[in-house]
Amino acid sequence: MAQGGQSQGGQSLLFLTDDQVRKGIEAMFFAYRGFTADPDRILTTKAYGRAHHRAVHFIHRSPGTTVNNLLNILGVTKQSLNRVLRTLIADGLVSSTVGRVDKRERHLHLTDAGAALERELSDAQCDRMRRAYRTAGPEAVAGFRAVLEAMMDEDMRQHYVTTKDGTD
Amino acid sequence: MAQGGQSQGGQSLLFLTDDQVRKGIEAMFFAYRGFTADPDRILTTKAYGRAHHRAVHFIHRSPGTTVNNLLNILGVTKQSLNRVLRTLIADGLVSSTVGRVDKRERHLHLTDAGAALERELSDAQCDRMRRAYRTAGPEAVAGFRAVLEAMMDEDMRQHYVTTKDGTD
DNA sequence: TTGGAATGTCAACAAAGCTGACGTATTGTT
DNA sequence: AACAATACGTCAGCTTTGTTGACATTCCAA
Repeated sequence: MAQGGQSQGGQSLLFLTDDQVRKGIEAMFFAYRGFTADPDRILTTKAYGRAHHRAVHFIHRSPGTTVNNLLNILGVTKQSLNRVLRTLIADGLVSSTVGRVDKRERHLHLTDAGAALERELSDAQCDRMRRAYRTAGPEAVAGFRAVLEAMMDEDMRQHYVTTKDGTD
Repeated sequence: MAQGGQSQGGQSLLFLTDDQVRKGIEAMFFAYRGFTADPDRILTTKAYGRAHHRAVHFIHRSPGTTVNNLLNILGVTKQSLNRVLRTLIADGLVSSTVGRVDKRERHLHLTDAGAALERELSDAQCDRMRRAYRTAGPEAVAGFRAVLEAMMDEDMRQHYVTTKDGTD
């Protein structure tokens, strides 16, 4: 993705005023609000929160993931995650199965109901993302992804890149 | 910015698989964590939180702004904002002065100490943003901003565009 | 068999959001 | 002048989601 990003006479834009960079900061702030707005609306009708969304999302992405793995990705304490996971399991959206090779581990999967919720949430979020992509245009999308990726902490970039499909 | 975004043969990238869009969603999630990480670290050493950062940021951006205006920008209740503002005023980082034309309004300004904190926080955040910009390249920056802007809610885009300098 | 890793749970707490109610000063309208 | 609306502050109580710290259980591995 945008392998040649560094090459084209960077000096012009590499010198950015503080105000321009600050504008980028506000863009992140306002955009993130929009980014979470649609799922949040859905979640409140079901007495769930953003934390539940995150758990459901990453269990969907990596079926069979362990609690510890999820902990590292989400960057919260096990107590905090456990509270969320407990309600999701109790409500039959997530299944927790003891590991076969290592029986201390619990492997997490979405049930059919959980997958349905995941789809509902990600549909809403993907819709907005797609609209933004369409408005901004294909070139912008590559740039968007490149900047976001460069903004992550190193260890998170690892989780981000390591996905099941090597699509990009 | 990127006025011609729609024009260049969009079909190729406008058709994005769900997995590609989901990747963008995760990019937002991980990047936002990085985005707030540095200020958060500083804030905890001073017994403040992200909410204080936001208030300080927007008071810096719009000196003399009223409480109501800040309320609309931040999208929280006045009780929530007031709690934050109270501590900032008590700690001498923000000044609140009765309006001259409308005495019901309070105009908010950063004190010298408040401006110092703002600079410390925004320096850290701008550093990361600049590094990301440099890594991704100038073309990417325009795309980044275009997508973020398109992702905002309409009313927030208004606040975003309306800044003192019309730099872009 | 003993130490450490993975998991879970209890308790207590903090940050930051929310609702609802109420008070006060000021302003605008009738 | 009376009244309604606005801007702000505050009290009380609740929720979500994060945090520590302590402790038990289970199980792998040295």
